[in-house]
Amino acid sequence: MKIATYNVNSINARLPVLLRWLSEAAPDIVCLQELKAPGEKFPEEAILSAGYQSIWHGQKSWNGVAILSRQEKPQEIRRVLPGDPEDTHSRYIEADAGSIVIGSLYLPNGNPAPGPKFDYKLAWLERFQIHAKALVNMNKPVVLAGDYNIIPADEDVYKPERWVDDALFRTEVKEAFRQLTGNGWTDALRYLYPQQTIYTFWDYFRNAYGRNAGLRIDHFLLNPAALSLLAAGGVDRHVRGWEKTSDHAPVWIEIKNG
DNA sequence: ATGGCTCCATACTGGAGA
Repeated sequence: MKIATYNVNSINARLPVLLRWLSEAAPDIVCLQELKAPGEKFPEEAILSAGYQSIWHGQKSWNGVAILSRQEKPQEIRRVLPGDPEDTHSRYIEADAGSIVIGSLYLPNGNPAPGPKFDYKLAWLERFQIHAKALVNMNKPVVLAGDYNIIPADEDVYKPERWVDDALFRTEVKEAFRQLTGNGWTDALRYLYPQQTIYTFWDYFRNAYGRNAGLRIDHFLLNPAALSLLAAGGVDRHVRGWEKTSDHAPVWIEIKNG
């Protein structure tokens, strides 16, 4: 079973690229982020015609997350991250998808830091850690996939010295990610490729993709049951080179049938 | 330090992204 995550940076602006990539990569389950569309503008029919049933949580202009499946329709478990009834951003959706539990997340960017946006990011991370703790020991494989807006380590950014004060690379944020991976979650791509340079995002500015000035910020966290089934993973980086593409590339893992 | 690019809103400009 192939599971992918892709920050599309607008589901409607990206629809041709998304459909092209779906037919090429043929993932079984897909987590999408940054739909940038209200619920009623989600292109459900076009995605159905491509063979995928979807659940989504949209929002006008910003954020928005979805889960697609080629098999049966994902069974929604929740569409908000627990812990703050005041939080209006659409940044989390979770479902039962066949044999696994899958969460699609879009963590706040947090810039500029320090400031209220960074405070919101840290608060969101704290809620996420609490929720992740509730999921980690399930007997079922659990996969938490998405745009974490966290650069976990120096090797995950082209010039770490330029990012030290950025909300994606601040100590508090790296520490939160380190705590997650110390509490039973595994960063699947880093686990598969301990030494390699892996990027999932390249800025639209300054020919960042051409210069390979990238970041690794889209991640798969696996609980022990999911890790025991992990077979492969990678980044479809060539998609970042297509016309009218997102600034993120799709990332995927392959899970054995457990 | 800035700006470079792309997206959205209801707009010919500004906010957000990372």
